Amino acid sequence: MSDKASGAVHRSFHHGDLRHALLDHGVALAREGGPKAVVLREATRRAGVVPNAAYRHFKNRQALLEAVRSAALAQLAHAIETEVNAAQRSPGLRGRARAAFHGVGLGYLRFAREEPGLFRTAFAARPFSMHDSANDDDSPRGASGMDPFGLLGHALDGMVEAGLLLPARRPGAEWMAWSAVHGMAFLVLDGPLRGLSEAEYQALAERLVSMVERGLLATPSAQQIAIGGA
Amino acid sequence: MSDKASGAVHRSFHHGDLRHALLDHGVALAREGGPKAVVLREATRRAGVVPNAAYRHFKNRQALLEAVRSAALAQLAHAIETEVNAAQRSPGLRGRARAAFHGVGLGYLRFAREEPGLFRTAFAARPFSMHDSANDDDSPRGASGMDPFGLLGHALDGMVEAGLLLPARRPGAEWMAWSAVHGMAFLVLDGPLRGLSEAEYQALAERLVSMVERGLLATPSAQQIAIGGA
DNA sequence: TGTACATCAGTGAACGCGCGTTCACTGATGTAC
DNA sequence: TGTACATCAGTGAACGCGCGTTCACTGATGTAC
Repeated sequence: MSDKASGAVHRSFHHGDLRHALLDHGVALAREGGPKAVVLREATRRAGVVPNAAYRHFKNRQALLEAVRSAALAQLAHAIETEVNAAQRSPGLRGRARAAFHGVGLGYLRFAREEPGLFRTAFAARPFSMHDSANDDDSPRGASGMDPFGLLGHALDGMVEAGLLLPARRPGAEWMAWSAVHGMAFLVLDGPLRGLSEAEYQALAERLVSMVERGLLATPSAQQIAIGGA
Repeated sequence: MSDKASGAVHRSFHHGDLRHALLDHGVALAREGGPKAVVLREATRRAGVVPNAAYRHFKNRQALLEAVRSAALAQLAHAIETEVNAAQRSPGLRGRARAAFHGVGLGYLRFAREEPGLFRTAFAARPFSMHDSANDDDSPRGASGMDPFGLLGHALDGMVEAGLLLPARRPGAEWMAWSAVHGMAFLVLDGPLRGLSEAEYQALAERLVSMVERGLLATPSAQQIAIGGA
Protein backbone atom coordinates (compact mmCIF):
# COMPACT_ATOMS: atom_id res chain seq x y z
CA MET A 1 0.00 0.00 0.00
CA SER A 2 1.31 3.39 -0.92
CA ASP A 3 0.61 6.33 1.34
CA LYS A 4 -1.57 8.06 -1.21
CA ALA A 5 -4.73 6.06 -1.28
CA SER A 6 -5.76 2.50 -0.63
CA GLY A 7 -7.89 0.22 -2.76
CA ALA A 8 -8.65 0.41 -6.44
CA VAL A 9 -6.91 2.55 -9.00
CA HIS A 10 -7.76 6.13 -8.28
CA ARG A 11 -8.33 7.73 -11.64
CA SER A 12 -6.86 11.02 -10.43
CA PHE A 13 -9.12 14.03 -10.71
CA HIS A 14 -12.34 12.60 -12.02
CA HIS A 15 -14.10 10.01 -10.02
CA GLY A 16 -15.95 8.12 -12.70
CA ASP A 17 -19.39 7.68 -11.22
CA LEU A 18 -19.60 9.78 -8.11
CA ARG A 19 -23.36 9.88 -8.09
CA HIS A 20 -23.65 6.14 -7.73
CA ALA A 21 -20.83 6.09 -5.22
CA LEU A 22 -22.50 8.70 -3.05
CA LEU A 23 -25.80 6.89 -3.24
CA ASP A 24 -24.18 3.60 -2.28
CA HIS A 25 -22.38 5.15 0.64
CA GLY A 26 -25.56 6.89 1.63
CA VAL A 27 -27.37 3.57 1.70
CA ALA A 28 -24.54 2.11 3.78
CA LEU A 29 -24.86 4.99 6.23
CA ALA A 30 -28.61 4.49 6.44
CA ARG A 31 -28.11 0.79 7.05
CA GLU A 32 -25.70 1.54 9.87
CA GLY A 33 -27.55 4.34 11.60
CA GLY A 34 -30.89 5.19 10.06
CA PRO A 35 -31.93 8.38 8.27
CA LYS A 36 -30.12 10.83 10.49
CA ALA A 37 -26.85 9.04 9.79
CA VAL A 38 -27.15 9.93 6.12
CA VAL A 39 -24.72 12.80 6.35
CA LEU A 40 -23.57 14.43 3.18
CA ARG A 41 -20.05 15.09 4.39
CA GLU A 42 -19.59 11.51 5.51
CA ALA A 43 -20.79 10.16 2.17
CA THR A 44 -18.23 12.30 0.33
CA ARG A 45 -15.57 11.32 2.85
CA ARG A 46 -16.18 7.67 2.10
CA ALA A 47 -16.11 8.36 -1.60
CA GLY A 48 -12.69 9.98 -1.15
CA VAL A 49 -13.91 13.29 -2.40
CA VAL A 50 -14.26 16.83 -1.10
CA PRO A 51 -17.64 17.68 0.58
CA ASN A 52 -18.95 20.15 -1.96
CA ALA A 53 -18.34 17.73 -4.82
CA ALA A 54 -21.68 16.19 -3.89
CA TYR A 55 -23.46 19.26 -5.19
CA ARG A 56 -22.61 18.28 -8.77
CA HIS A 57 -24.96 15.31 -8.37
CA PHE A 58 -27.49 16.19 -5.70
CA LYS A 59 -29.23 19.48 -5.15
CA ASN A 60 -28.69 19.23 -1.42
CA ARG A 61 -28.61 16.84 1.48
CA GLN A 62 -32.35 16.26 1.30
CA ALA A 63 -32.09 15.11 -2.30
CA LEU A 64 -29.47 12.53 -1.36
CA LEU A 65 -31.63 11.33 1.51
CA GLU A 66 -34.63 10.93 -0.78
CA ALA A 67 -32.58 8.83 -3.16
CA VAL A 68 -31.43 6.66 -0.28
CA ARG A 69 -34.98 6.35 1.00
CA SER A 70 -36.11 5.19 -2.40
CA ALA A 71 -33.39 2.55 -2.48
CA ALA A 72 -34.35 1.36 0.99
CA LEU A 73 -37.98 1.03 -0.08
CA ALA A 74 -36.90 -0.96 -3.12
CA GLN A 75 -34.94 -3.34 -0.90
CA LEU A 76 -38.02 -3.78 1.25
CA ALA A 77 -40.04 -4.58 -1.84
CA HIS A 78 -37.44 -7.13 -2.84
CA ALA A 79 -37.53 -8.81 0.58
CA ILE A 80 -41.28 -9.10 0.39
CA GLU A 81 -41.16 -10.47 -3.14
CA THR A 82 -38.80 -13.22 -2.08
CA GLU A 83 -41.23 -14.31 0.58
CA VAL A 84 -44.21 -14.10 -1.75
CA ASN A 85 -42.51 -16.08 -4.45
CA ALA A 86 -41.78 -18.86 -2.00
CA ALA A 87 -45.50 -18.92 -1.25
CA GLN A 88 -46.26 -20.05 -4.78
CA ARG A 89 -45.24 -23.57 -3.81
CA SER A 90 -48.23 -23.92 -1.51
CA PRO A 91 -50.90 -26.34 -2.70
CA GLY A 92 -54.32 -25.14 -3.78
CA LEU A 93 -55.68 -21.77 -4.74
CA ARG A 94 -56.65 -20.92 -1.19
CA GLY A 95 -53.39 -22.18 0.21
CA ARG A 96 -51.46 -20.04 -2.22
CA ALA A 97 -53.51 -16.95 -1.54
CA ARG A 98 -53.08 -17.31 2.19
CA ALA A 99 -49.39 -18.07 1.93
CA ALA A 100 -48.84 -15.02 -0.25
CA PHE A 101 -50.66 -12.80 2.21
CA HIS A 102 -48.69 -14.18 5.10
CA GLY A 103 -45.53 -13.80 3.05
CA VAL A 104 -46.11 -10.08 2.61
CA GLY A 105 -46.51 -9.53 6.32
CA LEU A 106 -43.72 -11.83 7.36
CA GLY A 107 -41.36 -10.39 4.77
CA TYR A 108 -42.13 -6.90 5.99
CA LEU A 109 -41.45 -7.85 9.59
CA ARG A 110 -38.31 -9.78 8.75
CA PHE A 111 -36.87 -6.86 6.85
CA ALA A 112 -37.65 -4.49 9.71
CA ARG A 113 -35.64 -6.62 12.09
CA GLU A 114 -32.78 -7.53 9.78
CA GLU A 115 -32.32 -4.06 8.35
CA PRO A 116 -33.52 -1.67 11.03
CA GLY A 117 -31.56 1.25 9.65
CA LEU A 118 -32.93 0.86 6.15
CA PHE A 119 -36.42 0.23 7.47
CA ARG A 120 -36.32 3.40 9.54
CA THR A 121 -34.99 5.31 6.58
CA ALA A 122 -37.71 4.00 4.30
CA PHE A 123 -40.31 5.41 6.68
CA ALA A 124 -38.53 8.52 7.86
CA ALA A 125 -40.81 11.25 9.13
CA ARG A 126 -40.64 13.64 6.21
CA PRO A 127 -42.39 14.02 2.86
CA PHE A 128 -43.55 10.57 2.09
CA SER A 129 -45.75 8.71 -0.33
CA MET A 130 -45.71 5.05 -1.01
CA HIS A 131 -48.27 4.99 -3.75
CA ASP A 132 -48.92 8.63 -4.51
CA SER A 133 -49.21 9.16 -8.20
CA ALA A 134 -46.90 12.15 -7.91
CA ASN A 135 -43.59 10.49 -8.75
CA ASP A 136 -44.53 7.59 -10.95
CA ASP A 137 -41.33 6.66 -12.62
CA ASP A 138 -38.68 6.47 -9.94
CA SER A 139 -40.91 4.94 -7.31
CA PRO A 140 -39.21 2.12 -5.47
CA ARG A 141 -40.18 -1.15 -7.05
CA GLY A 142 -38.85 -4.65 -6.77
CA ALA A 143 -38.16 -7.15 -9.53
CA SER A 144 -41.85 -7.71 -10.17
CA GLY A 145 -42.30 -4.01 -10.74
CA MET A 146 -44.34 -3.49 -7.60
CA ASP A 147 -43.71 -1.39 -4.54
CA PRO A 148 -44.51 -2.77 -1.07
CA PHE A 149 -47.97 -1.26 -1.15
CA GLY A 150 -48.68 -2.84 -4.51
CA LEU A 151 -47.50 -6.24 -3.30
CA LEU A 152 -49.83 -6.06 -0.34
CA GLY A 153 -52.73 -5.06 -2.55
CA HIS A 154 -52.00 -7.89 -4.90
CA ALA A 155 -52.00 -10.40 -2.05
CA LEU A 156 -55.35 -9.06 -0.85
CA ASP A 157 -56.79 -9.36 -4.33
CA GLY A 158 -55.70 -12.97 -4.27
CA MET A 159 -57.60 -13.48 -1.03
CA VAL A 160 -60.74 -12.16 -2.65
CA GLU A 161 -60.30 -14.34 -5.71
CA ALA A 162 -59.84 -17.37 -3.50
CA GLY A 163 -63.09 -16.57 -1.75
CA LEU A 164 -61.34 -15.91 1.55
CA LEU A 165 -62.15 -12.22 1.74
CA LEU A 166 -65.52 -10.72 1.03
CA PRO A 167 -65.26 -8.24 -1.86
CA ALA A 168 -67.10 -5.73 0.30
CA ARG A 169 -64.26 -5.88 2.80
CA ARG A 170 -61.54 -5.43 0.24
CA PRO A 171 -61.44 -1.61 -0.03
CA GLY A 172 -59.11 -0.17 2.56
CA ALA A 173 -57.98 -3.57 3.74
CA GLU A 174 -54.41 -2.48 3.01
CA TRP A 175 -54.51 0.03 5.83
CA MET A 176 -55.65 -2.58 8.30
CA ALA A 177 -52.94 -5.05 7.41
CA TRP A 178 -50.27 -2.45 7.02
CA SER A 179 -51.06 -0.87 10.37
CA ALA A 180 -50.60 -4.14 12.17
CA VAL A 181 -47.21 -5.06 10.74
CA HIS A 182 -45.97 -1.47 10.76
CA GLY A 183 -46.76 -1.18 14.44
CA MET A 184 -45.12 -4.41 15.39
CA ALA A 185 -42.07 -3.43 13.40
CA PHE A 186 -41.69 -0.27 15.46
CA LEU A 187 -42.38 -2.06 18.72
CA VAL A 188 -39.55 -4.42 17.96
CA LEU A 189 -37.25 -1.65 16.77
CA ASP A 190 -37.80 1.10 19.32
CA GLY A 191 -40.26 -0.37 21.73
CA PRO A 192 -40.81 -2.97 24.39
CA LEU A 193 -40.43 -5.87 21.98
CA ARG A 194 -36.77 -5.12 21.43
CA GLY A 195 -35.31 -7.90 23.53
CA LEU A 196 -37.06 -10.68 21.66
CA SER A 197 -35.18 -13.65 20.29
CA GLU A 198 -35.43 -14.59 16.67
CA ALA A 199 -37.83 -17.42 17.43
CA GLU A 200 -40.04 -15.39 19.75
CA TYR A 201 -40.30 -12.65 17.18
CA GLN A 202 -41.14 -15.10 14.44
CA ALA A 203 -43.90 -16.61 16.56
CA LEU A 204 -45.35 -13.22 17.40
CA ALA A 205 -45.16 -12.14 13.76
CA GLU A 206 -47.04 -15.20 12.58
CA ARG A 207 -49.63 -14.75 15.27
CA LEU A 208 -50.10 -11.16 14.21
CA VAL A 209 -50.58 -11.96 10.54
CA SER A 210 -53.02 -14.70 11.45
CA MET A 211 -54.92 -12.29 13.62
CA VAL A 212 -55.19 -9.82 10.78
CA GLU A 213 -56.32 -12.53 8.40
CA ARG A 214 -58.97 -13.69 10.84
CA GLY A 215 -60.12 -10.17 11.57
CA LEU A 216 -60.27 -9.25 7.93
CA LEU A 217 -61.95 -12.13 6.30
CA ALA A 218 -65.44 -12.53 7.72
CA THR A 219 -66.50 -15.24 5.36
CA PRO A 220 -68.02 -18.24 7.12
CA SER A 221 -65.92 -20.82 5.34
CA ALA A 222 -62.82 -18.70 5.70
CA GLN A 223 -63.31 -18.58 9.44
CA GLN A 224 -63.17 -22.34 9.68
CA ILE A 225 -59.90 -22.28 7.83
CA ALA A 226 -58.30 -19.45 9.72
CA ILE A 227 -59.28 -20.63 13.16
CA GLY A 228 -58.37 -24.18 12.50
CA GLY A 229 -55.26 -23.79 10.35
CA ALA A 230 -51.77 -22.52 11.06
CA MET B 1 -44.90 46.52 30.42
CA SER B 2 -41.47 47.66 31.53
CA ASP B 3 -38.48 47.04 29.32
CA LYS B 4 -36.97 44.56 31.76
CA ALA B 5 -39.20 41.57 31.52
CA SER B 6 -42.77 40.86 30.66
CA GLY B 7 -45.30 38.87 32.62
CA ALA B 8 -45.29 37.97 36.25
CA VAL B 9 -43.09 39.46 38.94
CA HIS B 10 -39.55 38.42 38.26
CA ARG B 11 -38.07 37.58 41.61
CA SER B 12 -34.63 38.84 40.56
CA PHE B 13 -31.85 36.32 40.82
CA HIS B 14 -33.59 33.18 41.90
CA HIS B 15 -36.25 31.73 39.71
CA GLY B 16 -38.40 29.93 42.22
CA ASP B 17 -39.06 26.61 40.55
CA LEU B 18 -36.86 26.37 37.52
CA ARG B 19 -37.07 22.62 37.31
CA HIS B 20 -40.80 22.66 36.79
CA ALA B 21 -40.52 25.59 34.42
CA LEU B 22 -37.94 23.80 32.28
CA LEU B 23 -40.03 20.66 32.23
CA ASP B 24 -43.14 22.58 31.22
CA HIS B 25 -41.32 24.39 28.46
CA GLY B 26 -39.79 21.10 27.39
CA VAL B 27 -43.25 19.59 27.09
CA ALA B 28 -44.39 22.60 25.09
CA LEU B 29 -41.43 22.17 22.75
CA ALA B 30 -42.21 18.49 22.33
CA ARG B 31 -45.83 19.31 21.60
CA GLU B 32 -44.76 21.78 18.93
CA GLY B 33 -42.04 19.77 17.23
CA GLY B 34 -41.53 16.31 18.65
CA PRO B 35 -38.53 14.94 20.51
CA LYS B 36 -35.84 16.65 18.48
CA ALA B 37 -37.40 20.01 19.28
CA VAL B 38 -36.70 19.47 22.96
CA VAL B 39 -33.63 21.67 22.95
CA LEU B 40 -32.05 22.53 26.25
CA ARG B 41 -31.07 26.04 25.23
CA GLU B 42 -34.55 26.84 24.00
CA ALA B 43 -36.13 25.62 27.21
CA THR B 44 -33.87 27.91 29.27
CA ARG B 45 -34.51 30.75 26.84
CA ARG B 46 -38.24 30.42 27.40
CA ALA B 47 -37.70 30.25 31.13
CA GLY B 48 -35.79 33.51 30.91
CA VAL B 49 -32.63 31.99 32.23
CA VAL B 50 -29.09 31.39 31.05
CA PRO B 51 -28.44 28.05 29.27
CA ASN B 52 -26.21 26.41 31.82
CA ALA B 53 -28.69 27.09 34.61
CA ALA B 54 -30.45 23.97 33.45
CA TYR B 55 -27.62 21.86 34.78
CA ARG B 56 -28.67 22.63 38.35
CA HIS B 57 -31.80 20.56 37.72
CA PHE B 58 -31.03 18.10 34.96
CA LYS B 59 -27.88 16.09 34.48
CA ASN B 60 -27.90 16.84 30.78
CA ARG B 61 -30.16 17.26 27.79
CA GLN B 62 -31.04 13.58 27.77
CA ALA B 63 -32.32 13.76 31.33
CA LEU B 64 -34.65 16.61 30.41
CA LEU B 65 -35.87 14.69 27.39
CA GLU B 66 -36.62 11.64 29.51
CA ALA B 67 -38.65 13.74 31.91
CA VAL B 68 -40.59 15.20 28.99
CA ARG B 69 -41.12 11.76 27.54
CA SER B 70 -42.52 10.56 30.82
CA ALA B 71 -44.93 13.48 30.94
CA ALA B 72 -46.05 12.76 27.38
CA LEU B 73 -46.71 9.15 28.25
CA ALA B 74 -48.75 10.24 31.25
CA GLN B 75 -50.85 12.48 29.03
CA LEU B 76 -51.45 9.55 26.72
CA ALA B 77 -52.53 7.46 29.67
CA HIS B 78 -54.92 10.21 30.67
CA ALA B 79 -56.44 10.41 27.19
CA ILE B 80 -57.03 6.68 27.20
CA GLU B 81 -58.55 6.76 30.66
CA THR B 82 -61.05 9.37 29.60
CA GLU B 83 -62.22 7.15 26.78
CA VAL B 84 -62.33 4.05 28.97
CA ASN B 85 -64.30 5.79 31.67
CA ALA B 86 -66.90 6.84 29.14
CA ALA B 87 -67.21 3.18 28.20
CA GLN B 88 -68.56 2.36 31.64
CA ARG B 89 -71.93 3.68 30.55
CA SER B 90 -72.41 0.82 28.11
CA PRO B 91 -75.06 -1.70 29.07
CA GLY B 92 -74.20 -5.23 30.04
CA LEU B 93 -70.97 -6.90 31.09
CA ARG B 94 -70.04 -7.77 27.53
CA GLY B 95 -70.98 -4.38 26.24
CA ARG B 96 -68.81 -2.72 28.85
CA ALA B 97 -65.87 -5.00 28.19
CA ARG B 98 -66.05 -4.37 24.48
CA ALA B 99 -66.52 -0.64 24.88
CA ALA B 100 -63.54 -0.42 27.22
CA PHE B 101 -61.36 -2.31 24.77
CA HIS B 102 -62.44 -0.09 21.92
CA GLY B 103 -61.89 2.91 24.12
CA VAL B 104 -58.28 2.04 24.70
CA GLY B 105 -57.57 1.75 20.99
CA LEU B 106 -59.60 4.77 20.00
CA GLY B 107 -58.11 6.91 22.75
CA TYR B 108 -54.64 5.91 21.65
CA LEU B 109 -55.38 6.82 18.05
CA ARG B 110 -57.09 10.05 18.94
CA PHE B 111 -54.17 11.18 21.06
CA ALA B 112 -51.73 10.36 18.26
CA ARG B 113 -53.59 12.60 15.89
CA GLU B 114 -54.37 15.43 18.28
CA GLU B 115 -50.95 15.55 19.87
CA PRO B 116 -48.54 14.30 17.24
CA GLY B 117 -45.53 15.96 18.85
CA LEU B 118 -46.19 14.47 22.26
CA PHE B 119 -47.04 11.10 20.76
CA ARG B 120 -43.77 11.02 18.84
CA THR B 121 -41.89 12.07 21.93
CA ALA B 122 -43.51 9.36 24.02
CA PHE B 123 -42.22 6.78 21.59
CA ALA B 124 -38.93 8.34 20.62
CA ALA B 125 -36.34 5.92 19.35
CA ARG B 126 -34.11 5.71 22.39
CA PRO B 127 -34.01 3.81 25.64
CA PHE B 128 -37.58 2.89 26.23
CA SER B 129 -39.73 0.74 28.43
CA MET B 130 -43.42 1.04 28.95
CA HIS B 131 -43.79 -1.63 31.57
CA ASP B 132 -40.24 -2.59 32.45
CA SER B 133 -39.90 -3.12 36.15
CA ALA B 134 -36.72 -1.05 36.09
CA ASN B 135 -38.16 2.36 36.98
CA ASP B 136 -41.19 1.59 39.04
CA ASP B 137 -41.90 4.77 40.82
CA ASP B 138 -41.75 7.55 38.27
CA SER B 139 -43.36 5.58 35.48
CA PRO B 140 -45.98 7.59 33.62
CA ARG B 141 -49.38 6.79 35.03
CA GLY B 142 -52.73 8.44 34.66
CA ALA B 143 -55.30 9.19 37.35
CA SER B 144 -56.17 5.52 37.79
CA GLY B 145 -52.53 4.76 38.49
CA MET B 146 -52.04 2.83 35.28
CA ASP B 147 -49.76 3.44 32.34
CA PRO B 148 -51.03 2.89 28.77
CA PHE B 149 -49.82 -0.68 28.75
CA GLY B 150 -51.60 -1.41 32.00
CA LEU B 151 -54.82 0.09 30.72
CA LEU B 152 -54.70 -2.11 27.64
CA GLY B 153 -54.02 -5.17 29.76
CA HIS B 154 -56.91 -4.32 32.02
CA ALA B 155 -59.27 -4.02 29.07
CA LEU B 156 -58.14 -7.39 27.76
CA ASP B 157 -58.71 -8.96 31.15
CA GLY B 158 -62.21 -7.57 30.99
CA MET B 159 -62.72 -9.28 27.65
CA VAL B 160 -61.71 -12.61 29.17
CA GLU B 161 -63.99 -12.12 32.16
CA ALA B 162 -66.88 -11.33 29.84
CA GLY B 163 -66.24 -14.54 27.97
CA LEU B 164 -65.29 -12.71 24.79
CA LEU B 165 -61.68 -13.80 24.72
CA LEU B 166 -60.47 -17.31 25.33
CA PRO B 167 -58.12 -17.36 28.33
CA ALA B 168 -55.67 -19.31 26.20
CA ARG B 169 -55.47 -16.35 23.83
CA ARG B 170 -54.94 -13.80 26.55
CA PRO B 171 -51.14 -14.00 26.98
CA GLY B 172 -49.40 -11.70 24.56
CA ALA B 173 -52.65 -10.24 23.29
CA GLU B 174 -51.33 -6.79 24.24
CA TRP B 175 -48.71 -6.99 21.52
CA MET B 176 -51.28 -7.81 18.89
CA ALA B 177 -53.59 -4.94 19.80
CA TRP B 178 -50.80 -2.51 20.42
CA SER B 179 -49.13 -3.28 17.11
CA ALA B 180 -52.26 -2.48 15.20
CA VAL B 181 -52.99 0.91 16.74
CA HIS B 182 -49.33 1.86 16.94
CA GLY B 183 -48.91 1.19 13.25
CA MET B 184 -51.97 3.14 12.23
CA ALA B 185 -50.83 6.02 14.40
CA PHE B 186 -47.57 6.22 12.50
CA LEU B 187 -49.24 5.83 9.14
CA VAL B 188 -51.41 8.80 9.94
CA LEU B 189 -48.53 10.82 11.36
CA ASP B 190 -45.72 10.16 8.88
CA GLY B 191 -47.28 7.95 6.30
CA PRO B 192 -49.78 7.71 3.51
CA LEU B 193 -52.74 8.22 5.82
CA ARG B 194 -51.72 11.78 6.58
CA GLY B 195 -54.28 13.54 4.44
CA LEU B 196 -57.29 11.93 6.09
CA SER B 197 -60.15 13.99 7.41
CA GLU B 198 -61.27 13.64 10.98
CA ALA B 199 -64.25 11.51 9.96
CA GLU B 200 -62.29 9.26 7.64
CA TYR B 201 -59.70 8.68 10.32
CA GLN B 202 -62.34 7.91 12.91
CA ALA B 203 -63.96 5.37 10.60
CA LEU B 204 -60.65 3.70 9.84
CA ALA B 205 -59.72 3.63 13.52
CA GLU B 206 -62.98 1.96 14.48
CA ARG B 207 -62.62 -0.53 11.70
CA LEU B 208 -59.12 -1.34 12.89
CA VAL B 209 -60.11 -1.92 16.48
CA SER B 210 -63.00 -4.08 15.35
CA MET B 211 -60.65 -6.07 13.20
CA VAL B 212 -58.35 -6.67 16.12
CA GLU B 213 -61.23 -7.69 18.32
CA ARG B 214 -62.49 -10.12 15.71
CA GLY B 215 -59.02 -11.50 15.08
CA LEU B 216 -58.28 -11.89 18.75
CA LEU B 217 -61.37 -13.43 20.16
CA ALA B 218 -61.93 -16.81 18.60
CA THR B 219 -64.81 -17.76 20.79
CA PRO B 220 -67.81 -19.01 18.80
CA SER B 221 -70.32 -16.79 20.56
CA ALA B 222 -67.98 -13.83 20.42
CA GLN B 223 -67.72 -14.19 16.68
CA GLN B 224 -71.43 -13.76 16.28
CA ILE B 225 -71.25 -10.59 18.28
CA ALA B 226 -68.21 -9.11 16.60
CA ILE B 227 -69.26 -9.86 13.06
CA GLY B 228 -72.78 -8.67 13.58
CA GLY B 229 -72.23 -5.67 15.83
CA ALA B 230 -70.57 -2.31 15.30
C1' DT C 1 -33.76 39.78 67.24
C1' DG C 2 -29.43 40.11 65.05
C1' DT C 3 -25.30 38.58 62.93
C1' DA C 4 -21.80 34.97 60.58
C1' DC C 5 -21.51 31.87 57.33
C1' DA C 6 -22.41 27.60 54.53
C1' DT C 7 -25.12 26.28 50.86
C1' DC C 8 -27.73 26.90 46.98
C1' DA C 9 -29.17 28.64 42.35
C1' DG C 10 -28.30 31.47 39.36
C1' DT C 11 -24.67 34.42 35.86
C1' DG C 12 -21.10 35.36 32.15
C1' DA C 13 -17.98 33.89 28.96
C1' DA C 14 -16.20 30.64 26.27
C1' DC C 15 -15.15 25.86 23.98
C1' DG C 16 -15.30 22.65 20.34
C1' DC C 17 -18.07 20.14 17.28
C1' DG C 18 -19.78 18.83 12.86
C1' DC C 19 -22.80 20.13 9.95
C1' DG C 20 -24.77 22.10 5.24
C1' DT C 21 -23.64 25.22 1.94
C1' DT C 22 -21.39 28.94 -1.07
C1' DC C 23 -17.54 30.97 -3.57
C1' DA C 24 -14.05 31.20 -7.04
C1' DC C 25 -10.87 28.08 -8.88
C1' DT C 26 -8.57 24.35 -12.08
C1' DG C 27 -7.63 19.95 -14.01
C1' DA C 28 -9.72 16.47 -17.22
C1' DT C 29 -12.71 15.15 -21.04
C1' DG C 30 -14.49 15.03 -25.44
C1' DT C 31 -16.00 17.26 -29.68
C1' DA C 32 -15.42 20.24 -34.11
C1' DC C 33 -12.63 21.08 -37.63
C1' DT D 1 -4.34 12.16 -36.77
C1' DG D 2 -3.74 16.46 -34.45
C1' DT D 3 -5.00 20.74 -32.32
C1' DA D 4 -8.42 24.55 -30.06
C1' DC D 5 -11.65 25.09 -26.99
C1' DA D 6 -16.16 24.57 -24.48
C1' DT D 7 -17.93 21.91 -20.98
C1' DC D 8 -17.77 19.15 -17.15
C1' DA D 9 -16.46 17.41 -12.49
C1' DG D 10 -13.72 17.91 -9.32
C1' DT D 11 -10.63 21.14 -5.55
C1' DG D 12 -9.61 24.47 -1.66
C1' DA D 13 -10.97 27.57 1.61
C1' DA D 14 -14.18 29.50 4.23
C1' DC D 15 -18.95 30.86 6.33
C1' DG D 16 -22.35 30.84 9.83
C1' DC D 17 -25.23 28.16 12.66
C1' DG D 18 -26.89 26.36 16.94
C1' DC D 19 -26.00 23.15 19.78
C1' DG D 20 -24.43 20.79 24.44
C1' DT D 21 -21.38 21.50 27.91
C1' DT D 22 -17.60 23.30 31.19
C1' DC D 23 -15.37 26.83 33.93
C1' DA D 24 -14.98 30.11 37.57
C1' DC D 25 -17.90 33.47 39.43
C1' DT D 26 -21.55 35.88 42.56
C1' DG D 27 -25.94 37.06 44.43
C1' DA D 28 -29.70 35.11 47.41
C1' DT D 29 -31.37 32.05 51.01
C1' DG D 30 -31.76 30.03 55.32
C1' DT D 31 -29.78 28.14 59.54
C1' DA D 32 -26.84 28.17 64.06
C1' DC D 33 -25.82 30.65 67.77
